[in-house]
Amino acid sequence: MTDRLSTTLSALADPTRRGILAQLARGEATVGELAEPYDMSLAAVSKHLKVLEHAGLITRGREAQWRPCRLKAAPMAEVADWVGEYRRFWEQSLDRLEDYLAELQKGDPGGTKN
Amino acid sequence: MTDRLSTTLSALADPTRRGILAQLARGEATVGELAEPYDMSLAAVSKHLKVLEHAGLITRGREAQWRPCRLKAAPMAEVADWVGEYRRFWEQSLDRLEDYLAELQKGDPGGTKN
DNA sequence: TCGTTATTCAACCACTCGGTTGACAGGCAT
DNA sequence: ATGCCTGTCAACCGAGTGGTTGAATAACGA
Repeated sequence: MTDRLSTTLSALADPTRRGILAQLARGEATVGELAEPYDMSLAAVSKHLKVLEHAGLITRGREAQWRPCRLKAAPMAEVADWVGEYRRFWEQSLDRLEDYLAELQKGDPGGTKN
Repeated sequence: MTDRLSTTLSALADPTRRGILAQLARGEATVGELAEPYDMSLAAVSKHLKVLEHAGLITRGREAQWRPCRLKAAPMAEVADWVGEYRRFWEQSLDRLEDYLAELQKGDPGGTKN
């Protein structure tokens, strides 16, 4: 699992870490501030931060005894690119769903006229 | 880790599984066909397919002794939506990078004139 | 210098993951 | 019926994950 996209995706595949990113999207924060919403030890949050840092999703500075974290969304661009390759597949199925619903609205029972 | 977005992301956070999805994007395939590019047992691929199915990323039919798989990209839409929320963050940093490079090109050493 | 605050480190635990192997089951074809 | 494909299941293994606790580090405040 050494490729970067896998590292990014697995870093994102955890609700706590996504919560941390959401919090950082509202601005820089210290470890303690980031940990506050969660019912887990500071050490656990520190580990999550290490995962995010390793994935390049955050950077950590040092200000006195605090280690403020900042969001670095760059790796997400790769995720967006990758998933974008599949857009036509899900849009196509949504289209089919919409068509189906439209047929229902028009009162065409079953929509099997072809 | 019961939420759907986490399930989807962790299913995608494996290069073998992403490879399988890429193959399915080119059309329906059987387990054997999907396994062929990989240097691992059929059982291992079967497990990967179970993960993908559980994440709703594929469906499996049954035709005689074959179990053909089809891509179902719908869950990826949620990923695209989520990551899209952060677009401005990475675009902003790319902009800053571009600005910085532009400054370098213009021969403004350091770009610290403000 | 001593205590407090903020954070990390190290060891440990239960659990999950990605892989293996061997046995098994469903559906052809002879 | 027998055997051959195709695929899954079950048990196992080593490595990784997400959490805990307690000790260690670092910087400030008195």
